[in-house]
Amino acid sequence: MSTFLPVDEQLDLLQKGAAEIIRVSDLRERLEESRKAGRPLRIKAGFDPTAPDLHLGHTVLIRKLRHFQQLGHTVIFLIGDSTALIGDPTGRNVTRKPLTREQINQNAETYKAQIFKLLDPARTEVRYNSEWLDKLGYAGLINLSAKVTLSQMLDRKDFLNRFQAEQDISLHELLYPLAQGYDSVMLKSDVELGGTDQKFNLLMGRELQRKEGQPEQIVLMMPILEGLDGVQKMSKSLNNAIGINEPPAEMYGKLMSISDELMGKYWVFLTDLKQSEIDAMKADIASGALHPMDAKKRLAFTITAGFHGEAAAHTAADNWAKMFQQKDVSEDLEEVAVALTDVAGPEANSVRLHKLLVVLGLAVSNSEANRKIAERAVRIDGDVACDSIVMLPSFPARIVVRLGRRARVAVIASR
RNA sequence: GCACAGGUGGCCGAGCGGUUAAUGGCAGCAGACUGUAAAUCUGCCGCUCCUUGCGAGCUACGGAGGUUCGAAUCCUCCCCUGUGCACCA
Repeated sequence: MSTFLPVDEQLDLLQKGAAEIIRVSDLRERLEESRKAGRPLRIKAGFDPTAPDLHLGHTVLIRKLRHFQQLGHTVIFLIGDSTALIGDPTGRNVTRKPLTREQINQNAETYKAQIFKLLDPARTEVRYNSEWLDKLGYAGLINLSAKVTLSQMLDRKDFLNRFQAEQDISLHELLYPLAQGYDSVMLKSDVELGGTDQKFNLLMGRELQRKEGQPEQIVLMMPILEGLDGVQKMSKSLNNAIGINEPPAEMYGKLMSISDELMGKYWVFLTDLKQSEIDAMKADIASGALHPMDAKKRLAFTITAGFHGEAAAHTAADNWAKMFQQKDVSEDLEEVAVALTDVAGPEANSVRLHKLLVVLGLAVSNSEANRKIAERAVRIDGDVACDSIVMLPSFPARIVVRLGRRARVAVIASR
């Protein structure tokens, strides 16, 4: 009597949102074997410990891992501490600078702390590829690289492009796919997950496993999630990312700022809703039965609650509604204690607003603050400020300063 | 090492002796509009100061010098990047 769900039900969940599976028929077969033998599949996903802060884009893949986990399979969270020394050449056409060992270790720890917000630690095997790669040695490396030819390597588009454009390809970069493939051999993985940009590396695992006489892993690729702009991939450096450690209000607000079109994708990739439920919701929006904004609120709430709990998500939602829909000010704005001497104006009870904006973190420089005041973008206690000198009625003063979508409470003590 | 082409504001990219804090595009910020948005339109988009004026000062075009009344723009040296050559020749 197997503890695993029927294969069709498993496939239903596993295929949701997947960009490509090589191959679905193999996956079905493997799941059937697993169910028959009562053996959980080994699901591998590798991560470069290069980005210490995970954002929602990373969670697309992690959620898929979770799906496997929920179905009873074993997730292997592989930290590429050795491959990080190479720097994956995927994506940008430049050689990446390697990290130091200390940075890698530190990043790996932060990584683990973050993934367990989504994954069940008890059913996750955390491994480091230094475990076998560091032992490989010169002879092992020669042996490994003998298994693949240069023209196979040049099948990979970004290598080929660089080669044809007569740009540098350092030899060590060619080792990256090999190392990743070798990881699969050592882990005897049944399935490897990755982004679509990882296709070549993922397939290398199959290649090497076949040469080792192992069953080839199934490759499941997830799409690359677009960031808040809806165009470019979500990335911290492009400033269009939502970090999973961001405070609830921030997370909720950012989610509410995405386009309607993007909302559909976020539902698919960032929530556990079934595809059929998402389709039903889309139909309701199209027919007018459901307002897109309500759908978006639900999305923002669901995701925020997933990381911060329902109570925090409710608070974030209430404050957001106050702030943007009723143009009011939310109750628990961040309060900042301000020393009068830092913002003192010409008279005893006056304050220079541009300096205050900088102290509150609403503007980066005095010049910018001044411009914003001139643009009539600054509100004090709800009224547009048109003068850079603000008179305070009494001390200690408590004023709500707002610039655009951000607001703070300034608490200015006397003297 | 030699030759050629380059290094301009967060990025791309004009300017090649003087109204140049530096055209334009992207990104960013704000305002209007909306359903919070997106799209669109408008404004802003080096820093500091206050008397907030179409104000004053400072800093900026790889680095250091120089020429000049005046340089991102010309000269010298240096640093860096890209490409070619450096075997057949």
